[in-house]
Formats: sequence, structure tokens, C-alpha cells
Amino acid sequence: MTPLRFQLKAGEPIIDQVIFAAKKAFISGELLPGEPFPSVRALASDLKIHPNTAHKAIQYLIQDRWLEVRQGIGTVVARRPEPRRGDRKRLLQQEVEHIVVEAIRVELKLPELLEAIEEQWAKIEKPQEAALG
Amino acid sequence: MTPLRFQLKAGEPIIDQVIFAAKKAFISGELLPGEPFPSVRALASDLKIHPNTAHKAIQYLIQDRWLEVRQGIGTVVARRPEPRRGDRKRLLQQEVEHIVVEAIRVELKLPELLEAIEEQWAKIEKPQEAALG
DNA sequence: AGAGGTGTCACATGGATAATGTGACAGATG
DNA sequence: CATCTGTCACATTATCCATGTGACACCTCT
Repeated sequence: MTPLRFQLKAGEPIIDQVIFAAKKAFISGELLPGEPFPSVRALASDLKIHPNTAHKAIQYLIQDRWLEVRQGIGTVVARRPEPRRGDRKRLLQQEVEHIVVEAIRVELKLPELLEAIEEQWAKIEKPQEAALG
Repeated sequence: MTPLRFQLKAGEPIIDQVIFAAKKAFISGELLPGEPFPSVRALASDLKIHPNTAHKAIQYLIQDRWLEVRQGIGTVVARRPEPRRGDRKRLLQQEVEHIVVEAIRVELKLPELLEAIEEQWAKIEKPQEAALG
């Protein structure tokens, strides 16, 4: 069984969905450092995608330092990678600007957006603390 | 001169950048309902992009009900369009989840993210009130 | 009526990316 | 040695992005 459990949606690239699901699993503590990550072929089989697609997703996660390779063994979850220079700035500027524009577009109020973020944050952070504790 | 003033960045589709810049201008009050929107050819010329690309962006904004067509005349800014069913839900779930994951990824703290959003919100909303008043 | 602006449409090309298909190789484990 | 692992090198198909080119109907102004 795959530690990655999610539904593939049409319209968004499979590889992006896999990468995001993995990041979410790392951050929420579903996959802890040292634990094995599904192999290329296992991931492809479980999600019913092509091994090459699975391989590319795993390659991305390795480049992003979420995973480490044990040659001939497989990949394991690494310690949470340090953010690269510029990552924080890009998030705080472009992504925040984007979500604010979209929120105003759908006639959301500021408190509603803030509350939604707090909720989501708690939902993701709490399981991690439980897993670490 | 184009009421849309922004720098095209490499790496992101031009059409997406144009659409976002337009949305931001509408929401911030830089472009008010009734005002003319740049023509396909003027927009293409000013931004130094292909007329077809400009046309596609404008088509999207029309479908999204940001713009209205005056046949033979041009397009004008419409009243802020009502959000479609599902827009709010998608933002509150997927987009919020995405930005929260990315924020934790770059080791941001919750208050920092919330503050950045409040700042950005004020930056976009305030000019609009001034323009309307 | 004519010129020149507007949106619109129908083709086309080249390039990049996504996803799949197929086959092969080296390293580690049992 | 069999079987798992990651890795690599090709390939095809489809989609999207951006551009190129030409044309048409509508409206306004002179």
C-alpha cells in the first residue's frame, strides 16, 4: 500500500498532483524522516500512472531534498529541507498577491480568508506534532 | 498608453500574466466599470506580444464577465462579475491548502503569513475605495 | 462612400511540456 | 541467481503556448 493516498483529478498535470500530495504528507507528518518512500514502480502501480511519470515526480522531490536515494534499496524521507534563498520572498509576494486577488474576486471578506488559512494550518500542523510527540 | 502597466516575466505564460494584471487592475480600481479596455491590437502593440495572444486574454476576460463588447467600438470594463458557484469553495479549499503547505515548506510562521495577507489586502483594497469615493 | 478603427475567425508554424510506451543497465538484497 | 531498487535512453502522442498571416463584419468619423 502506498503511504500516498489521494484522488487524481483531471485538468491538472499528474506529476504536479503527485508532488503536492507528497509535500503535504511530509509536512503533515504522515511520512516521517527515515521512512521509506514508495518505489518508482510501486508508486506507478498504486496510482495507475506511468513509471516514467512516477520517476519524474520522485526525481523532483530528490532535487528538492525531500527524499534521499539508497542505491539499490530505494528512497527514504529526508529531514525537512532548508528553504532556498528567494523561496520565502516569492511566496510572500507573488503567491500572497495571487490569493488575495482571487479572494476579492469571489467576494470573500478578509476575516473569512484569514480564518480559512488558520483552519488549514491547524489541520496540517497538528498531526505533525502528534506524530513527533 | 495602456492602462495595464506591468513587466512580462519569463517562465510564466504571457496570457496568464496579462489576465492576472487585468484582474488586479479591475479589483484595485485602476480600471473602473465603463472605462474602455485596450483593444486587441493596442494591447498587443504596447506589451509587444502577438495580437492572437492578446485576443485570447481578452476573450478569457469576456467569458469571465470582466469585460463587455461594444461591437465595432471596443470593449469596456463591466461591473464586477458575480462569482460562479464553486469558485469560493475551490479557493477556500485548494488554494488555501496550497499556500499553507508552501508556507510551512519555507519555514514561515502562521502570523507572518497572516500579516502578509493583511498587508496585501490593504494595498489592493484601499486604492479602490479612494477611486470610488 | 471611404478610411480606419473595432472584435472575430480560420488557417498555419514552431516549440515546450505532459504522459505514455519500450527496453535496457548497475547496485543491493534475499 | 532471482528480484527488487533507481536510472537512463530512446520513442510516440497529445496538448498548450506563442507566433504568423490573411480575411471578414461592424461601427464611427470625415
